[in-house]
Amino acid sequence: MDRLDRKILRLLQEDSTLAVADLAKKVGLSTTPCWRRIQKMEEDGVIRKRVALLDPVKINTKVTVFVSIRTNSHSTEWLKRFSEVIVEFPEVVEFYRMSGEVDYLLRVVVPDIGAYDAFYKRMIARIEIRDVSSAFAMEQIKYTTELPLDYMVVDNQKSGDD
Amino acid sequence: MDRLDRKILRLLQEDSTLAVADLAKKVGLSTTPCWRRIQKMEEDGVIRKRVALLDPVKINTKVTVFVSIRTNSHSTEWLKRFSEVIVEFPEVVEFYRMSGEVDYLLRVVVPDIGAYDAFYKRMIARIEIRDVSSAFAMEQIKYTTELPLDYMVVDNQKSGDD
DNA sequence: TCCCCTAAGAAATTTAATTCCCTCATACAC
DNA sequence: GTGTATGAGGGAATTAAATTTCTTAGGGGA
Repeated sequence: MDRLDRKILRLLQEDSTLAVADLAKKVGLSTTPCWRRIQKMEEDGVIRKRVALLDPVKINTKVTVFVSIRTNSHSTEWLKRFSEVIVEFPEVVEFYRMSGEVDYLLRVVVPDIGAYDAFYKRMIARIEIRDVSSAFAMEQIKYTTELPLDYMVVDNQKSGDD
Repeated sequence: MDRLDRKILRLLQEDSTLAVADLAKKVGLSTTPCWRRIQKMEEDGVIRKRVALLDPVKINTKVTVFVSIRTNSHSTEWLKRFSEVIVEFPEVVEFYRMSGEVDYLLRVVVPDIGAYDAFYKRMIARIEIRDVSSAFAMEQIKYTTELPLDYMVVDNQKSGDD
């Protein structure tokens, strides 16, 4: 992967509807080699997938809640089941195992506080958890699916900084 | 918006490379009306954009850090500048204003702990913050851009449950 | 020097998106 | 009841884009 690939990724992270020909023009290639680079990055799994992003307000999921979960160092079995249960809630859009105080952190999206309460009840009905604490986001100031490409490892045969 | 639109959104949230003809078959329409529904939802902003999602490991940003920030109830000016500074870091992929103990929460992606430290130094060099605490994610168990469509408001003339 | 390998590009071909035009059903006015 | 406007669906033609094929140029290594 070189700086051209990086340029391509930068553009596709922003807008994947760009025609290959336009993309090629922007990165300074003709369509064929540009197309082949994209194919290769898809095969290699650098490009995982292409998706449509929806407007949370229009879809009625404008409220984000961060849920911090502490457990009593349960069995491996419990942990497995816990993950399985949590993952299948569509409201849980992110789910991390953490170091430090909190054991797990969830990002949950719902229409309003009431819906969050309903979600919370459904969750604790399905699995026993020692300690849960919820923090509400008042405003989403930034949300992007674009990963920084500055750390990417590139061939620097003919270096460049795009 | 009705259940057909919802079905379309469900599919496009998963994979936006689906050909309109295939999509149409799956939702039980022919291509023309299906295409028109997609156009309309793009115009209406329900579909915000289409993007490529990259593999964080291959891009060398596998570490997620949640950064909790407390401020001393600063001036509006300070808050404005704070947001502007934070937003422009490409490592900050999410940024929320919170209720409760913590004032702001960031999700930051970097290659490793060392890179996080470098990011942290760059951040505090650019803006004064009272209290910062960092929590590292050991594992990303779930991450999806798919919003739950169950809360969407739909015309239920001819009801259905897809 | 010659050959091989890799990447680029032009042109042809295939496939998919988009438009055009027609039909049907519902609703509302007269 | 009849006429008509409106909105949604579908088939076929058209346009645009993706994909393939074939050809060319550069850069080592034998």
